[in-house]
Amino acid sequence: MAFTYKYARPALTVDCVVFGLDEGELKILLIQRKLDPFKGQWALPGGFVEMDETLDEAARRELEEETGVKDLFLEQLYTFSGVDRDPRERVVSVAYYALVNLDEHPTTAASDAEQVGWFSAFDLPALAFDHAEVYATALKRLQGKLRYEPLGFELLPQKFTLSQLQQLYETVLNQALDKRNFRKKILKMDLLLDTGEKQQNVSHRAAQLYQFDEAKYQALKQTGFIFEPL
Amino acid sequence: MAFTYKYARPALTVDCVVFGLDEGELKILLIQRKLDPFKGQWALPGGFVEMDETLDEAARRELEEETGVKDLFLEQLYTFSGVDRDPRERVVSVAYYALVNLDEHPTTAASDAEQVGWFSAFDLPALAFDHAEVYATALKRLQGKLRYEPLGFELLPQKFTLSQLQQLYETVLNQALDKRNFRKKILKMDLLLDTGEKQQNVSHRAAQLYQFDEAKYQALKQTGFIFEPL
DNA sequence: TATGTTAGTGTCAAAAAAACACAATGTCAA
DNA sequence: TTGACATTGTGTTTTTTTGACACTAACATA
Repeated sequence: MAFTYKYARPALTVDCVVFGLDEGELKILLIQRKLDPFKGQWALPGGFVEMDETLDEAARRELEEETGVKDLFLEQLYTFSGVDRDPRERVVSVAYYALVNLDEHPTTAASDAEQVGWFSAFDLPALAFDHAEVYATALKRLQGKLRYEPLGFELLPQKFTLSQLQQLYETVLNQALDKRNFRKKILKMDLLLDTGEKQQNVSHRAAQLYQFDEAKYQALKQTGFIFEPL
Repeated sequence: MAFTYKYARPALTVDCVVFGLDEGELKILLIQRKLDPFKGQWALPGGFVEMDETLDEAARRELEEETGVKDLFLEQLYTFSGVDRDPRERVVSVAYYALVNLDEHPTTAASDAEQVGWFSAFDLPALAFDHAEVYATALKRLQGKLRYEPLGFELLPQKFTLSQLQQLYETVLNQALDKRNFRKKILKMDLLLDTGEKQQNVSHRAAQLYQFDEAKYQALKQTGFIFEPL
């Protein structure tokens, strides 16, 4: 079976830049290609868009198929269309970026046995296709949005300490922040719920655990509120 | 001649939301469809992507073909992929938004004689396809970006008065601004060149004309400077 | 019980934002 | 020519926000 069209069409794919936080280090998820072109090289997970699914759906499907990761924050990033970005034929790719809490989203060996791995976001191997450019765009977007949208919580476990949150901002934005000022600003927004619980099994004073108050944020957002922790 | 592929492919199009400013009023450029579906209805200019052009190139080409407008500020907006957004077949559309100075970018009757018209951005006719959604996304993006990127100048003539600039911000953001504070902040950034010229043919005190110092802005931007007039 | 490690807290100075009103300039018409 | 009209252009004060800065509290462990 084949499909015939009057005019030529580019192939359409999705690619995903999946960010995770591991012991305070920013990582991204890559798969090792087992087919040419770029066989053996690391690449962003992704694949072809089916006729009966939206791009969002395609991105989620491919991500689960190739890496086992699901139920994550996912947002469209940009559509890449360089005419030679794929050596085989014209392929236009819609890139997504995703944020996951690494502990709660285990990667599984992909169905078709490609290798999957987390790599330090600031020390990546050479990537296939134009994926280095896609990744650079995603990192800039993440850094930009972190400043005025509460994206950071997607990378943390549901309950987290203020130090973890601060370290996340410091890592992603690559700049040191003053502890007292950071806590003051974050708490003043009144969007963190004190769970009453404390860290367990740490060999020092245990910190208070907080949760992000998503419902309250959504309500405030309607009124024009902007989340700006820095 | 026809093109055959092993797997089905969506058609790929670009659509453009072109903003212009006319006597202080925000307008957008629409074309009247002369073919089904949605024959006779107003729609965003756009069309199919060719195999040898990037999406940016396709957007510029379609825009010039359909409306005669060229040499404008153009940026990718979002890719729309609802499975039923086109009643004929599966079409994925990459939307762009553009900003033009209305005086310096005349629209011409399109090559294939569709009607072209400027419509008040806050009072549009019913649009074909999912173009109302595309437009809403573009407007939100414009309002967002206006706050931290010097987009406004793309809508004004090269030489403009501070009042025109302020009115532009007020119109697009739909909020009143204090004249003294606005001028203070804008001028403090030191990115406007005083041309030494004044308005002509106005029946009241003539205002000073300024130009945006693009080169200086680009230089500052490298150093992390952010243009934030409000 | 002493040591190590991280949590948690307040003040002051500087900078930025917001509120606010009137004189200066030029056109036009009586 | 002068008065009315329309719009430009300008400073000060108050409030809010930001940024700099250092020590004690709590808990685990040896």
